[in-house]
Amino acid sequence: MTQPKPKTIAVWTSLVSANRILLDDIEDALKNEGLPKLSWYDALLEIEKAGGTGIRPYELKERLLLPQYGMSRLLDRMAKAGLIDRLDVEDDGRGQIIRLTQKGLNIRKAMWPIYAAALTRSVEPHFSQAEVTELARLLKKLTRA
Amino acid sequence: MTQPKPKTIAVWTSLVSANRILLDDIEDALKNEGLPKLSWYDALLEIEKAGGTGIRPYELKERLLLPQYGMSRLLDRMAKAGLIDRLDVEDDGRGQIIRLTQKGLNIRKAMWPIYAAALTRSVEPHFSQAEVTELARLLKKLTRA
DNA sequence: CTCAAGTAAATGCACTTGCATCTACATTGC
DNA sequence: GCAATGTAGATGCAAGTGCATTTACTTGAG
Repeated sequence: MTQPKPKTIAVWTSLVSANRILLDDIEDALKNEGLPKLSWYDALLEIEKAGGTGIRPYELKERLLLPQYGMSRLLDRMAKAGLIDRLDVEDDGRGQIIRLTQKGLNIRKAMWPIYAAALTRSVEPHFSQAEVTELARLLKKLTRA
Repeated sequence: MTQPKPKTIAVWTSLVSANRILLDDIEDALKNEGLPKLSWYDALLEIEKAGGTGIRPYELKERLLLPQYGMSRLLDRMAKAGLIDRLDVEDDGRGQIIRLTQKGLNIRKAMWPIYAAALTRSVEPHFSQAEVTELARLLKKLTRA
């Protein structure tokens, strides 16, 4: 059997903890401001990037790494909240195109300062500039299969 | 407003991705073997560490960073699955003591090789020994407020 | 002792997620 | 054209989670 090295375990446990701590901090900050959850931010931003052309749910789910049913329901809730429009596609009767509404854009923009501030205070105090760079480099290596 | 540096954002986004990728890989491996989820592993291991003395739910929830109701329900499910015993406490009528059953221990032990193998193959190929050490060091810094 | 305040754990309810399946349309091969 | 297969997205149901509150006990002040 392939036993992991102790350092490998240390990487994993601290990765999980770090993720939980930062995530909780950011989510708390957003909740305190009465803003949507972070997962909405990611979706809103991705839809915003797609611009006037919009984006199809199946593309969105791939970028956000969500399961198909999860994407479908997230879009339901965001549509109900008036943050997106769902439009029919010209040449594919099965599909739809998602576009950000003005309200969606406003919410996305309102979330950013809260998100950014939480992120900054959770990360920057711990590191020198060189360390942040190195950490980003090493973490990125983990994200490729 | 406190704008995060670009590298800070890079740390966060790659942290989230790395966490998701490894977590999904480990969870898939466990599911393929018909074993419980990773969150059960953590709880089982913590209870195992407490040994014959057992451990109180309120202590467990602090170590696992779970909300009180989450802990309560996780213990419900693990008890229903026969992996733990819940015993009354001598000197505190409100409380209970959690102890691992033999079955709980067996399951925890059965999970480890699967967990370990997934972890190893998701982490070690990407790094030199020096890099793993450095990554562990840097990540640990993020876990302290 | 007694009452107020505190702590351990459970729980009702609404919402979210996972899984499997379903519906609707599109594409391919004959 | 039209069956068979494929793909986009929705959905019923069971299980899990979050929030607020409740229940049961303990502790501490007077």
